[in-house]
Amino acid sequence: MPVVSYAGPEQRPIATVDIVLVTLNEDGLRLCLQRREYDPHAGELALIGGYVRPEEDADIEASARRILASKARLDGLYLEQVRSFGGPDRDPRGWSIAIVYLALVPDERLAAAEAAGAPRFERIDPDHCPPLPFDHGRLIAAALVRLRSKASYSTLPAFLLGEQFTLPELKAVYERAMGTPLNDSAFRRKLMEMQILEEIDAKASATAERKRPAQLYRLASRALTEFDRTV
Amino acid sequence: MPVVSYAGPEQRPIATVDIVLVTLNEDGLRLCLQRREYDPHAGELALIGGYVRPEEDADIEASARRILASKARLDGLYLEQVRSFGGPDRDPRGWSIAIVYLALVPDERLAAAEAAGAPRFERIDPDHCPPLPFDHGRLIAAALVRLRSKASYSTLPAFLLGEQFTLPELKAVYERAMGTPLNDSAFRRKLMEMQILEEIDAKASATAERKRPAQLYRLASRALTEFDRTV
DNA sequence: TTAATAGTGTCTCTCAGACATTATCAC
DNA sequence: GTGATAATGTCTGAGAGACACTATTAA
Repeated sequence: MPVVSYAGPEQRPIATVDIVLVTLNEDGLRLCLQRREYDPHAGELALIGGYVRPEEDADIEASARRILASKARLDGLYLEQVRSFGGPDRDPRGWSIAIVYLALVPDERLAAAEAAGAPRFERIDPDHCPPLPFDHGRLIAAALVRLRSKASYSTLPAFLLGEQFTLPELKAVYERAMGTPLNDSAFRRKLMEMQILEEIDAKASATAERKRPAQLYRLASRALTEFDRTV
Repeated sequence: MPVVSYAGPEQRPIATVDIVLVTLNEDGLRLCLQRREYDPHAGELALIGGYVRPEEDADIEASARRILASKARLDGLYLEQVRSFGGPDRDPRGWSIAIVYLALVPDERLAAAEAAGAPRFERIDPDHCPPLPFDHGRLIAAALVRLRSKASYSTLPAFLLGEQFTLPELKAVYERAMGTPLNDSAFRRKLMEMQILEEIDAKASATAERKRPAQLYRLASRALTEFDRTV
């Protein structure tokens, strides 16, 4: 059998990974955007991203983790591939493919990375995001659709919190991620029945804002868990 | 601002689109695989696929539709991107990215294309699929997970049928796609309440097998519709 | 004790599954 | 009519939402 001539290197599209990094602060969900260091669009606010590097990346997720490490000094985050976009006009450098990842980072971890010298991010309200370079707007839209829908049937929102959290905190994150209020007793009932949480032998401290201290929990599994029903 | 040196063409990964083409015949869901014409793995059964061609494709879905047209003489199918896989070892030609698409084709359309001279497909039971070249096994697994889960909350299974179908036929497709039996009256109730179907002024003909003829329906929208609940 | 949040118990209403019943065809 | 499939009607049980009620802390 003949080996057919195939697309040589000069005919290959550019391949990049772009990361929709999301955090949660007291105001709600926030996109983490950086000003671009280099052209095209140097100085403009955009997603962090970079080239897939065949010489060093073991797979696409490795590219994403390398980019998170180099541009945000973050590792071990929740990370999920969303989808890929391609076309001749989305990048002035030529026909390109962007593989989009959704990454979730607890507020404190992001602040700690910045305090330790990582490049700074601007936290942008996804509902009031200015126009972005390239087609980053639609990349973000795709990632947020994934976030919102998967929030309702998985432990995904918990990855916006630190390792320990209270039930009222967890409920608030679910509401923020899903964009809809939840019933309190039903939320407790379902999470307890699903045995997703482990009780920690400690309670959150009471403050002026927090009267009765709440029980602390952690995820029973450190990996994402999907439910057969909705929270 | 400087333009940073970027990954030149010689450092770009290979980019291909691979299509998990699924049909439904009297035996159930079937993968449509072809024997490869060229090396690597010439003569072996595999997914249809091809290179992303920057010089002619407007986006990645266009690559997928071009491949479906050229390798199966099929157009207008239900087509959905699943995800992308990448790595140094999945293709002997080098570090490559495969963008996986799920495509659904009604049995009669596929048979008609083959009768009209299109390359022939083998229909493979996904539950008894032999080992495949490259990493096509995991590409198929990812596509089938998508098919099975999306079946329960969308009109996706209907794209395995022709334009007109009866409710018992539709229920059977949902059961095949989801892999679980459904309650008959609940299925009718929900589909009717969701107003997804349009009644056609005709009934299926009765046969030795089909006693009372069933009402014919078509999808109210030719596009995929997602539900807020499960069928 | 009061105020504020955390957590529990219970009622009701909705909806899905089960299944009996009716309808419509070929023979 | 008989037999088979199509379609409808009704009962029941599980679970979600609503909300009243109890618990625990700071001040």
